[in-house]
Amino acid sequence: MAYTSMSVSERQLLPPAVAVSTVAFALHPPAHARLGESGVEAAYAAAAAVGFAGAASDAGAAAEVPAETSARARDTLWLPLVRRTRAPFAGDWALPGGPIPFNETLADTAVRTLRAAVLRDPRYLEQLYSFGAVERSAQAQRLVTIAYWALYGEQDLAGDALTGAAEQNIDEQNIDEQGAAEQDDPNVAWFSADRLPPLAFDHAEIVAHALDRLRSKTEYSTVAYRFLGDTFTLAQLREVHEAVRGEAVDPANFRRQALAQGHLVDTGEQTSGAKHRPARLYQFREQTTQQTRNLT
Amino acid sequence: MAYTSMSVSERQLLPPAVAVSTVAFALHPPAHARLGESGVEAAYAAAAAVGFAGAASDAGAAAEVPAETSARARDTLWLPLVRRTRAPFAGDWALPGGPIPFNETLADTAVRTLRAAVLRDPRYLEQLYSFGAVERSAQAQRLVTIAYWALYGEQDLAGDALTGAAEQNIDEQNIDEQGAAEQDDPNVAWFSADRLPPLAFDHAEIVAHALDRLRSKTEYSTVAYRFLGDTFTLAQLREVHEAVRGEAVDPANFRRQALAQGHLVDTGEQTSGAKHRPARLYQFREQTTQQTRNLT
DNA sequence: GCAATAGTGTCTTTAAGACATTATGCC
DNA sequence: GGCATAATGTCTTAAAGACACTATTGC
Repeated sequence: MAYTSMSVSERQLLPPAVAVSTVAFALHPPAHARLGESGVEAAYAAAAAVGFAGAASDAGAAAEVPAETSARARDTLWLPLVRRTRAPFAGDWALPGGPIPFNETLADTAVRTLRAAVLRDPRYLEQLYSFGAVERSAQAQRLVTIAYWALYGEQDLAGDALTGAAEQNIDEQNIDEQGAAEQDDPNVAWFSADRLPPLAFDHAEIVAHALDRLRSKTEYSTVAYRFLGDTFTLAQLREVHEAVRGEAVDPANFRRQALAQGHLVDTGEQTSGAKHRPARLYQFREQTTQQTRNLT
Repeated sequence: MAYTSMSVSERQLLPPAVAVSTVAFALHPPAHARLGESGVEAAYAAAAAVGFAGAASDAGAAAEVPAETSARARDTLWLPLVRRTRAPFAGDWALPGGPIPFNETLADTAVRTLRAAVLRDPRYLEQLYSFGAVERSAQAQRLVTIAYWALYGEQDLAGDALTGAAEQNIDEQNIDEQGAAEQDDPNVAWFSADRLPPLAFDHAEIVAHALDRLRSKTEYSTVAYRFLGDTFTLAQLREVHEAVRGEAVDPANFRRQALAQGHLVDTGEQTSGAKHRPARLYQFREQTTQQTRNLT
């Protein structure tokens, strides 16, 4: 900011700078989004470490995501990263974020910086943890980072990107141009959570922390529904849980447990066109007796 | 700090100040500690709200705690508060804490400020949440508070208080003097978690948050053992859970579940002197397969 | 009919909760 | 012996997991 003329010792006497960083998850990257590459060998190693078999099918590819997302891309989580242009860690990928202005809440800063990187508003936002180690950014002013994690739903990423602050309704003809503009920023890309590049600061630790939180929160809360649209099949909901948990889930038992929660409403409609028995479409209904937990 | 000559608008342009506040729980206050009073009527109301029957037996009393803690004092949690001497909220009770120096980690600051108030080191410390609302302290420089929660065990509070930084071994003759000195600070007192006075800032919210975290964490982690000494009976361990959960627990079922965790080692020794069958003394043993959770 | 997935039913195992029963030290 | 609590045993119920089986569409 304005402390460029200060010496290191002068900066150390200042109060620490406070910044927000956000780990934003989605089932798959938005259409026309730039996909990050992290190297094939690193990809295979990471996939093996997480326990995915053959998950590195398109590792290293920088191509566009097909409009109709394949089933293969479903069983992993994606998150947006921003390439740093300044020291420290210049050139490395980092979580979206930035310093908090004096008149913005922490959550507001998280949403604003996320919107600037992803051009879309997240569907869910929750504070994760605060990191304030003394040696976080050596030689510079001390930095305290408050980490958030966020979640994008299918409907958030399927459509057009935001241009202005309040721009939301763009007609079909402009989508390709928006997509092109979105893709033109080389410093923002989406990565599979299984194949992340080396991250700046301790952002790798933050991502791991966010993944833990997402996994445990999926077990007892209703966050998983936010990955999906208004209506969905039980198979889609199960695929979300499989992507988050990283393992296959028995369809029969999952159905029984999902329906027992009481959050699902049968819309009476069905899917069609698939080459098998059609599936019922459900809606998510918030339950009246909502209990929250507080664990870590 | 050094910004006393600045105007309000000048302070708003500064990076926010970062402070740490800690909620420290104990089964009962230390010997010779000053006990806070919060008014009898408020005490009865609070006890009823939490669901304790007849828990307000010594509400409003400012007497010393008896050396042999009564069973009655066991079924509630206690926490230390510090009275503010400066604006804002001058005269109100607040959580121990303070700003973070440039060369101290967040956890170090929490421990140091806690030691300054309680004169003892906590047995457990965990980050809770960060509060950074814009209007937290109006008219002043913006304040971001990183809340921690801590836990004192019986052996931490039973003995003598610390005087210097590394002072730990004080012989018996000095205990009374230490206790008197400890009691002489009128701006530090211990309160029952059920009968708290009005707190400064949003510290009441932070305490509620910490209680939630403590309750859920006792369900699946091993924090509860830290309230107790090296050896303890299953009845003592059950009383900890009852104090945290605020309700009675079936002794038979609790025994079965506690032993099934595999954390308890039978020392072969027994209690004696009570007017009933003696109880076995157990030790806590850290398990090799230690799993952590990450929920909120 | 066949392939593929949607959806249902059943069995086993585990764990929690309620509660009866026995054990033991102190008076 | 009587009291109070420690410690054990038993029964019921709920829920998870494994897995067989039926249903329905497109080809």
